[in-house]
Amino acid sequence: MIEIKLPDGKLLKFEKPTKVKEIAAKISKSLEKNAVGAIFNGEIIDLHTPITQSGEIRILTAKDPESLEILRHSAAHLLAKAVKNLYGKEAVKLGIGPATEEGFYYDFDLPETISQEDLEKIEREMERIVKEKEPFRREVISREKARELFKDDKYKLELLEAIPEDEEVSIYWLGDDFFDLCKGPHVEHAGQIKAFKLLSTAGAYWRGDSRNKMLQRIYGTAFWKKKELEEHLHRLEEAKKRDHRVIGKQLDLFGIYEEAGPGLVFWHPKGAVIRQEIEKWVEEEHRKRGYERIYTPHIMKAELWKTSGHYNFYRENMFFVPVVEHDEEERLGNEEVPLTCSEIEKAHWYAVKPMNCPGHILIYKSQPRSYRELPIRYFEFGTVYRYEKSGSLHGLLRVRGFTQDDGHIFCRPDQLKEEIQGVMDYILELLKVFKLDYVINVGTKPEKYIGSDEAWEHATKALIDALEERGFEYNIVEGDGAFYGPKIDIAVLDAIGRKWDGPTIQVDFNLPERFDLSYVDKDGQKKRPVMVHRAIMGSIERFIGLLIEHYAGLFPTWLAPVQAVVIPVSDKFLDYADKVYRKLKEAGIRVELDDESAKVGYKIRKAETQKIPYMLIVGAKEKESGTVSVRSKREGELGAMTIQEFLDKILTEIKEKR
RNA sequence: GCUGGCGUAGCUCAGUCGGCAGAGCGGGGCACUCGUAAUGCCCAGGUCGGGGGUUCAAGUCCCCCCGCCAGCACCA
Repeated sequence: MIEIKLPDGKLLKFEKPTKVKEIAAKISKSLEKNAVGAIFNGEIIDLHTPITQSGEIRILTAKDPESLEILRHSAAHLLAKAVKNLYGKEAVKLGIGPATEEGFYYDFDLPETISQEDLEKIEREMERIVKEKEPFRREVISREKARELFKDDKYKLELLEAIPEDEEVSIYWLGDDFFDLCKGPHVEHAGQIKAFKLLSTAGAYWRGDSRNKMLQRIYGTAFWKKKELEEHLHRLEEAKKRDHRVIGKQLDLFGIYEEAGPGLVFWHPKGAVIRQEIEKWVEEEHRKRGYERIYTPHIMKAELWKTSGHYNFYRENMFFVPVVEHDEEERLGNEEVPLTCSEIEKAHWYAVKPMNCPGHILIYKSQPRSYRELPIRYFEFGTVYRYEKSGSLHGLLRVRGFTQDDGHIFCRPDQLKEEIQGVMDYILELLKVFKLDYVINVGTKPEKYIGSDEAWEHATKALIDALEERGFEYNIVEGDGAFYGPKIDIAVLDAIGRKWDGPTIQVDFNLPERFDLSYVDKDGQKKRPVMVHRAIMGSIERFIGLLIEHYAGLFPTWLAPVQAVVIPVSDKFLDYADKVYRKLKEAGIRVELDDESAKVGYKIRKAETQKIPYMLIVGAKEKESGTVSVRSKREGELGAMTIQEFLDKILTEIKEKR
């Protein structure tokens, strides 16, 4: 007897394995018609998968977001079939083709390169199959048969071998001339895939391993309705307008110059204002939370990085600086090369810091520490340089030189949990001020690690407890911890939903050991402190990049590079405009005077596109009454108010970080 | 780093088959003295990413390098 529990608690009983479609039919006629799949015991299945055991079911229709996975997975198969039809069944080898959060993709291995223009051709072939309404059909087969069917398809064979012995092997047919090794789920027939679009091609390593061959990946997306597809594409277009690289240029916030090198950021005056405002605030918040401000050098001896382990583990990402006695004789006729071989041989090396921890450690170590001093919390805006792979660079979000709001807490093991909680609270307070979207990930013990299992357990528990006690949602990412300790990473979302790690809390058992850190405990014994690396924003560059996208360039007034602009309606009122300008300037407002001899409309447009929060229009009326006519970027026209009234308004806004 | 695409004025972009480098915005000047998202006219601005090659002739075709974009890999 199979007992199926429905979402409303009702129980349906079946004598033999039953397909979802039949279960839906039992519930209602309309559900039978609208059902596209189901979630059974937490797993998405399609209409024709027989249910062989008792459990809970929720029938999915096109209205349920989960049903998109079924549609998109089917669209991936449809794509694969179309590519095989067009490029030859023999020539095309299939990789994998799953549904993703935003759509689907399929990986192909074929001799020709698929170009962006080819996508239209493939789409047309897909549409042809859709018109034919070719059916999807599931077939459970034996391993032997599977090996036979896929004997010419090395990728599928590899996938087949990876299926656990106790799991059944299924293939899905699309029509009668295409099948794919697949667990499902799928729609009933291709005719249901009405709204889809192929978006882009890209390379992707087989099984995500850079040692493997790179396959050609085609990305696409699919929706149940054409309108939903159009809306999605429109949203993507809109999101692209929020791209911090685009806005950064429009608002003249920062630049990255070929002459200087990739991934090296130049903050222009307006971007520098934003950065400085944030730094001022963050610095003050650290002080309030018991951190001591420090500064450490940008280059330090290579030997130090050997002690810390970075030289071994991180060398390929580090910039090195040789210090040499120049050999003038050997240099003759060799001006092109900065150093000759023998100079390099004799050089002693410094490294540009890729991290700030060793610097902080040296300060901790500079004198004996008592248990009474702990926790010691050091903080600096530490600018680090990392030689990131060229392909990973991305505007402000992934750079080679960046500044961390970096802090290190040296504490006793019994203080660990409280310290983590303090940092966690701080991070979330900060994210709240900016109203950023984020996800919390906990990285646990990786395969290669140092430190005792007990220490790991203690630290991991401390991290998780800190989250649990505050009731935060989080994901455990098994094995994602650093080799030296577990961590909490907080990923902030960019305009198109990509996740970027920012705030982080990392427990470290390694460095205290390597640098032989100690404190004298109550009992007079030397003990090893625990170290917590933490950053509240992470990298200031990345954080501001994310803020630009988050605000689409319209920064809250406290951060706006220009907070107000005074616009005289004609040159005749320049004198009064200047008076207003001076008054605001005196009050500490970042204000500009638009003294260009142009029409009001033009000046307002200019201020609007520069996303200046307040425009103060002044003419005869205002001069007469000593007022300003206020137009707010956010709230529209606010009418006339006295200069003082406006000052009160904007100063409050700035103070409250709005 | 890998796969594919791209690189023309400060910005956004056009440039056909290899045949005299263009537009709009922005910048400068002049006129207009203006009331809530673009006033008009004039002017300046280019080593067509860099180097090499093919050709009578290269922005355009070929090769190498640099940089950028998408994705993959990486991300202490």
